[in-house]
Amino acid sequence: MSPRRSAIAAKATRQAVIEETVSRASLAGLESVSIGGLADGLGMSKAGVIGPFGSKEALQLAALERAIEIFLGEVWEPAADAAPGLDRLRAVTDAWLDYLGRDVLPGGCFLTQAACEFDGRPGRVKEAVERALTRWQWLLEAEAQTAVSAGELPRVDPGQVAFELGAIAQGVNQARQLRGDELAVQRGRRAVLRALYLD
Amino acid sequence: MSPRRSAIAAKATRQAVIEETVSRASLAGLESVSIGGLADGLGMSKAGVIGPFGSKEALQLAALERAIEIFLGEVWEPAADAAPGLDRLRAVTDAWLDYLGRDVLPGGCFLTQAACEFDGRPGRVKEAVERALTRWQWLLEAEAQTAVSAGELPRVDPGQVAFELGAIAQGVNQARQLRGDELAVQRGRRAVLRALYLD
DNA sequence: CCTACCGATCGGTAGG
DNA sequence: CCTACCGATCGGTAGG
Repeated sequence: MSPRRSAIAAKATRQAVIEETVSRASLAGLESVSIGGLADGLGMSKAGVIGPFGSKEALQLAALERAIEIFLGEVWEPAADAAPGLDRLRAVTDAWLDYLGRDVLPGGCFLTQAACEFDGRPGRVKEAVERALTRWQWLLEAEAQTAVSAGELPRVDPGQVAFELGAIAQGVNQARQLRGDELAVQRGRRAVLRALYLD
Repeated sequence: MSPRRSAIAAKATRQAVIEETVSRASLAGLESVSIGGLADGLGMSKAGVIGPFGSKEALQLAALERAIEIFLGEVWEPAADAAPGLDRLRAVTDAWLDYLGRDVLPGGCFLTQAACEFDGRPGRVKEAVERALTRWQWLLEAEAQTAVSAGELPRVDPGQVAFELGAIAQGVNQARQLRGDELAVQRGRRAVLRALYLD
């Protein structure tokens, strides 16, 4: 008589599987997260883990969606209220470097990891990663365009600014994750100042 | 009575396995290259593939070593004869961006791929990747230091210059491999000019 | 460098 | 969401 409770429980289970997948994937990559490993870690059966998704690819897509949500929550939302243009670009890059420095996920930025892992594999996951990073690039580009139009940046190609900011984030992530480089965020901040013509 | 011929043949086999591994790993990652897959691709048995190495980890280390050799041959050697300092830094970055634009390996830069893949996994492969990239960073840093001392660069932190150049290379590699962005090398060249204070 | 084989694990499903 | 199971593939080895 109460389908509610089980529907809520099912949703909570699904969410727990997704969170565990996102966390593990940031360390070892989405492809290396096995259904059996998740089942062990969550104290569930393999069927219980994969059932709500139907296939590993569907779970990967759900995990990617969640990772994008986390990224936007950490990097975009704190900056969304700033004035469009250079102010917001500074707010976004501040939040971005904070995010990279805090190790929100144990293995660093999920999206960078996923981009690396899937760039050479065809399929729906690769397409979804590509879409997410392309949209993020567009967002940065639009912000840079606004800044140029307002005279807050020199008359540069906004795509160039967006490219440089993305590159800096990758550089920071690699230096931190691979070498445990504690200076990386600091160097990232300096590089951002140059990319935004603020030094 | 002729151990030579078989020793030479054994070496050639070993080399063929390594080349195939490097090529496949640039696309899908070192961990995803399976011994069975290599055996199929090379028309050999699994035992024939893994025998010369003893373990998958040993094969991965050999492939990494070969990838470093390729990278240095493509990026450092063409620049090695330039005058130390800014000239050589320009020669290196020119060769580096050429290398990224030519898709020397089918999946782009092996070292960037390996750094991403292993940064969250402990072990000898991770340590070897870390060592290789740290040494490369040192080399760039030393070159930048020479340029600063010669007054060819402003009095900046040479480590900052090396960081920015590495970040640019990662940005170019991701844009090309994930999005097939044909503008990436061009944007990389512009970013290098800024990183070297040449614009 | 081959055939033949090992135990472990993979993603996924049937049936409850 | 569980148990019990499927065929395929994993890294690796014995023996030649």
